[in-house]
Amino acid sequence: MTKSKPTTTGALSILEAATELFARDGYECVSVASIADLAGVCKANIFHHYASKEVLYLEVMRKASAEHAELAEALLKEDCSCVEKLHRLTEYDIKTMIDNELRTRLILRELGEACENNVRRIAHQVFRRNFQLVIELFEQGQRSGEFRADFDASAAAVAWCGSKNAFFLCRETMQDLELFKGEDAARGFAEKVCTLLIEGILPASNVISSTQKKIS
Amino acid sequence: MTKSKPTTTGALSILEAATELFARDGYECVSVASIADLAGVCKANIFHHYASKEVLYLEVMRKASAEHAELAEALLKEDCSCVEKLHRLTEYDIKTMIDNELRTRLILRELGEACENNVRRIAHQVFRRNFQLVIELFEQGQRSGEFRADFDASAAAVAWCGSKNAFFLCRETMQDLELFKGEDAARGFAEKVCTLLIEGILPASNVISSTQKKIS
DNA sequence: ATGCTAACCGACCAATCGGTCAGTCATTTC
DNA sequence: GAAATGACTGACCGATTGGTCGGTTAGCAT
Repeated sequence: MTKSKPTTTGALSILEAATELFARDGYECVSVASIADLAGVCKANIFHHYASKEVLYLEVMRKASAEHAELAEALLKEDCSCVEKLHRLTEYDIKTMIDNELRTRLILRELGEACENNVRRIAHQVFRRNFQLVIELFEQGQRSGEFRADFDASAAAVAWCGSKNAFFLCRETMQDLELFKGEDAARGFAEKVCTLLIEGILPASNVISSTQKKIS
Repeated sequence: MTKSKPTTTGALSILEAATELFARDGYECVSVASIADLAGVCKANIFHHYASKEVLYLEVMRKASAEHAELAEALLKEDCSCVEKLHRLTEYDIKTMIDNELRTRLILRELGEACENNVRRIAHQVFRRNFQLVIELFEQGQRSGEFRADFDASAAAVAWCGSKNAFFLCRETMQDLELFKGEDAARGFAEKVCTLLIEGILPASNVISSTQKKIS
């Protein structure tokens, strides 16, 4: 029973096939037989490498999670303005999500699951990691005075993550609506949503006082 | 074979049971037998009322979609500022999502599905309806001069929808992080994310010119 | 009260599910 | 060259799946 590192070509092809199918159809819709077919091996061989279907799925998720957001953390430590960091992080993140559609889809699907299980927990950990990263970025900007101090960094982080996810999930629908089309769709959206957030969090001088706005 | 309107108490209890189970576990994880158990009827009776499991699921989705965002459209026509409309729409929407957790979960799950099918299409229609509604709100504000004219209404709409969805899906995780806790969590988030967006889209006087910001 | 229809049920079906098992084959170790 | 090990397979298992079938019951119109 191999664990965590596929050695033979067979074991690797199983993992790849499983990743593709799980990402596309979800855990329940994928049969072990179909994974075996796609991987070009016998079904029993899958149980030779992985104790059960669930173990295989966990392995797929573990790998997907490990790959996610590795480079992003480095960005935070760089020596540039928070505005630029936010721009770069957003563009990088959306690009990465789309380039790695399979694992993104795996994580987002599991994020929406209602009942608690190990896999959902992994997905939420990934979200949390990303989430706290961007909270930190906002707070960093607030401390340095680059951002206004009176907005909620957590809410901003939720909005930021949510915007990314929504764009990822609804790219096609968006194209139907003639929005964000073509090759630069991702970059275009990243820039626009950033601008939107930033112009809301720059130190205020126009601010009609954030307590009056609700009456108008 | 009943269609679209359950008449007997049995048919209704089937629909309710199916809604609950589908929302919690997803289509594939739910067996017709378990629906029958929960509804307190015989399995065969389900096939008497609904031609197949898929038809039943479609019916569940159709009903969920019809209920969604009925009242929201009226809000747009009201006679108040766009800022207030946005505030009220956001609070109302998030509250509705949480109050109707089952159907929200149904739609969000299907939104993430990769392969095209009728149900996914319904979910995307719901998203689109909500999406275009809020685009319209932003554009309305831009036309009237209440909002700045140089931001992208579509991007703002994606950010708005995405923020809502992210909050819904990650409420629990958020509570673990000591964020947005307690009864007013939803209202608190709605207000904060609105403020965030609004202060980014108010007519600018502080604006360092939206072309310079990226250098800083 | 008779006839018709829809609601409802128990028993059953073929297909598929995840998983097991006995055994083959190739490679390595001594 | 014998023994051992891990990769791999085909045949098979019990359980469960969505769905069917023949038949019973209840309500309503005539």
